[in-house]
Amino acid sequence: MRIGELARRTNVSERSLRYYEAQGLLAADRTPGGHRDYPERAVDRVVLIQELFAAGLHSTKIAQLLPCMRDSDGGPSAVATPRLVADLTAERDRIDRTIADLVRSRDTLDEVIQVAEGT
Amino acid sequence: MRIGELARRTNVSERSLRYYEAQGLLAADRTPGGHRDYPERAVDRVVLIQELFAAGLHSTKIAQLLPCMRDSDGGPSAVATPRLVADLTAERDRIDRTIADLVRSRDTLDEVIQVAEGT
DNA sequence: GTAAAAGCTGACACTGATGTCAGATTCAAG
DNA sequence: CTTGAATCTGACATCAGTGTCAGCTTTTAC
Repeated sequence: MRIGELARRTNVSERSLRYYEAQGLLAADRTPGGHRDYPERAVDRVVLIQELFAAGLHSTKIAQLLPCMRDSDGGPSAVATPRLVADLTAERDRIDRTIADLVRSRDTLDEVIQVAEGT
Repeated sequence: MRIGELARRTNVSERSLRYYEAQGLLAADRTPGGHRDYPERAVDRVVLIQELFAAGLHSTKIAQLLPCMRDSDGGPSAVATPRLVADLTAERDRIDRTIADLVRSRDTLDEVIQVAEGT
């Protein structure tokens, strides 16, 4: 599929999709004229990339991570190095802390909201 | 207390503390010479500000929110407007979604880590 | 064959909290 | 008084993903 359709289906801008390619996160075939041609799997991949971005991972880390994932059409094409595993574990722990922080913040907000509503 | 001590105690840079003041998040008395002089309460306030920043709130929203909070030394000095309550509710819901996203991301990472460790 | 729609590359702007540096002033202690 | 540490203001830089625009080329539909 073309970049426009992929953008529509994933709700991600064409700009971002090209950026993902530049960062090595998303590969695409090319038509003879040079237009990007994405496989169906690209949809899931873009969603996954967005998810990891939302989790605070940087593109470099995602680029290392993606080849180690079970892909929708087969096993991982690379094995995570111990170094990468350590990095990912650190990220996982960071995410855990972030979640805990967010829960507290949400409770703080709830308190303010309840006080205001009780007025 | 002076800005240096506040920075040390909150683990927030002096730069950021001055920024908070410029954004109307953190007030400080001044010595005759112009140096900032913070009350003890400032410590808690800075921690709270950091927490709200971590939750993704922007300084403008925090500036609106803070006066409506039960302060350590008394009741709120302002009442949340319906508009603000709506905003905060939206933020709270956004945080909820963020938490859900993070949980999924963490699980994704865990999966990769486990696959790698099982090698 | 032609025109409109879609895609391409490359460059620059933006956000928003924070880092950093320079030069001047104030504070605290001897 | 003097000196060194702390603080002041103001300006510019950074990050990293994304927005946006220009100018050109390809694709698609008629």
